[in-house]
Amino acid sequence: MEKTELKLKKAGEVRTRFAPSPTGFLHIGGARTALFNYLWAKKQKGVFILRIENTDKKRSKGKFESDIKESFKWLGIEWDEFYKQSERLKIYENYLKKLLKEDKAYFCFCTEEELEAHRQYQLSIGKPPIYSGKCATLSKTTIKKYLKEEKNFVIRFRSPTKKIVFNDLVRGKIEFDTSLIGDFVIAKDFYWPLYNFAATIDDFDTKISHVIRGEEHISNTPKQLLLQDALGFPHPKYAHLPLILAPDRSKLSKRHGAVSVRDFRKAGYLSEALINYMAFLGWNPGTEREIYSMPSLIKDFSLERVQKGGAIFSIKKLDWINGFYIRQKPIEKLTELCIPYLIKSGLIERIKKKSGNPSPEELKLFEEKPQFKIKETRELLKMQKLMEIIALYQTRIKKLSDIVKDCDFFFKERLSYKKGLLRWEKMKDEEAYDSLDKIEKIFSKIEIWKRENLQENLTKELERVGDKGTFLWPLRVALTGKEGSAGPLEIAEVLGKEKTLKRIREAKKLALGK
RNA sequence: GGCCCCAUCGUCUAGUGGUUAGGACAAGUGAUUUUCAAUCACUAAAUACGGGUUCGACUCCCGUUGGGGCCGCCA
Repeated sequence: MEKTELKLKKAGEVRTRFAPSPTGFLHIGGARTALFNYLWAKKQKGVFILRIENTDKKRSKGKFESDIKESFKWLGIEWDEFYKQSERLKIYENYLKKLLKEDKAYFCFCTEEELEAHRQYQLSIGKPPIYSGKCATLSKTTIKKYLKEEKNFVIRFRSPTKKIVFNDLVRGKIEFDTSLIGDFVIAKDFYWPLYNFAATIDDFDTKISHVIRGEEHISNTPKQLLLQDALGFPHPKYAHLPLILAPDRSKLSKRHGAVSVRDFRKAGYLSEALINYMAFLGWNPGTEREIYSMPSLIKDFSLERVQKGGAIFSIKKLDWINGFYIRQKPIEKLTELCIPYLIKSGLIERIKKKSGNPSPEELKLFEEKPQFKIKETRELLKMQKLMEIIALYQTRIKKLSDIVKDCDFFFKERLSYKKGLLRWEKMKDEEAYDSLDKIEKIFSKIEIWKRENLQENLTKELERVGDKGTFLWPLRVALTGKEGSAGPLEIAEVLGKEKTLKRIREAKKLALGK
């Protein structure tokens, strides 16, 4: 322990990086990789770097870079330093020239067709497709000639043949034979470096101490190790994370539905829940504790406890964790989080503050900001009322978006449901009508519209009948139009006397109708 | 096909030679309840297979099988 600390101090701080290429929205797998990098760095008071790998100009898009940044901000993963490969082209060029000069890299003028044919041939005879080395021994004059003719070229790394062994922090010893790698391409041009090359240089240049990345990069590691040796760079430590798998055990991808952070955000998952869940895909603290906030993750995270095998992404468990965090939220906060969903679904709208000089009444109205309007009925809706509604469903929703389908009846003028729904168990329509009629009579007389009061007044009837469902079920359906909901008296209280009675009357009509 | 990696309940996992193989999600049952949730209690559910090593293997070794990743002038 002491020894490790000493070493770290001597070698400088822990510096990790997440290096996505902006060719798509931030994937949940990428987010988890970033999270592990972040946790590992922060645990040791180190530095976490975000590096945008956009050397592929065709596939890289600005909107994806924005998405990556936005997603991180939402998740609470903050980067300390930021780099963009497109802004570092000069650096790569210098190293490229250095390798060329030292004959550790060479120009290759083979055409893609040529290469493809060779690849196919090798595959057909069951050999790994590696470069033939055709241009490895081109004479200087030939190269000069080709260059002058402006022949298309790429730059290949002269890959030495040797056994490579590295110690993976998650998997232990991993061995490779570089004769199976061949002379790989490191740049398409002086100002167009390719992944392995650019990444190696950036990792060195930004003093990355730990490369923590997905398992799919294991086979890139020997190439980067070779490059580091050729350039005289020290080797960073490596940790390859297990992949996140779809239920069919294949790599999780777009065809499996929601996979990007923004998808989950839109669906109403809380960032705390997503962080907590992602951390536990391939890692655990070794205790039975499962609820972890970002600070506690930073405290307890360790690479040694990272799993080796891939983990299937289970939406059910995410839902559970999300529900848990929703239940923990203060109601004001939860309401604020739900509001965008209610607005987007068209149930409510925000009242725009009038520009110019608002009248004193208008100002007063806005004292309790934010204010809303129910779209269908044009009624004003105060934040307080909205909170009362959301509170009834806090234990019932798994994701924020659920609030819409569960609470829509609060914001509707008329409900639409089947008459049969009003009947409790073996009840007949007439009996449902009678129950509703009785409730209407009782409720009409009630002055103080509080749930305790409603309860008290209804209790006598309930006791008389014995089976509470006789009254409560039809009432609940009359108010909500749904098979499942919060309790009818709580709903009635929030709905208000007028609306409650109106809905009971409508239900009565329906019960009588054919 | 070649190379590399992996393997405990359906899922996420604990376990580091001797455990009634533990927890969580999901499932089921019950309690509560008008309903749906929430909550509580309980139940069912796993060491892929075959060889070693050992007094003793889930644990160590080898093989088999299965799964995955990579084999780009993408990252």
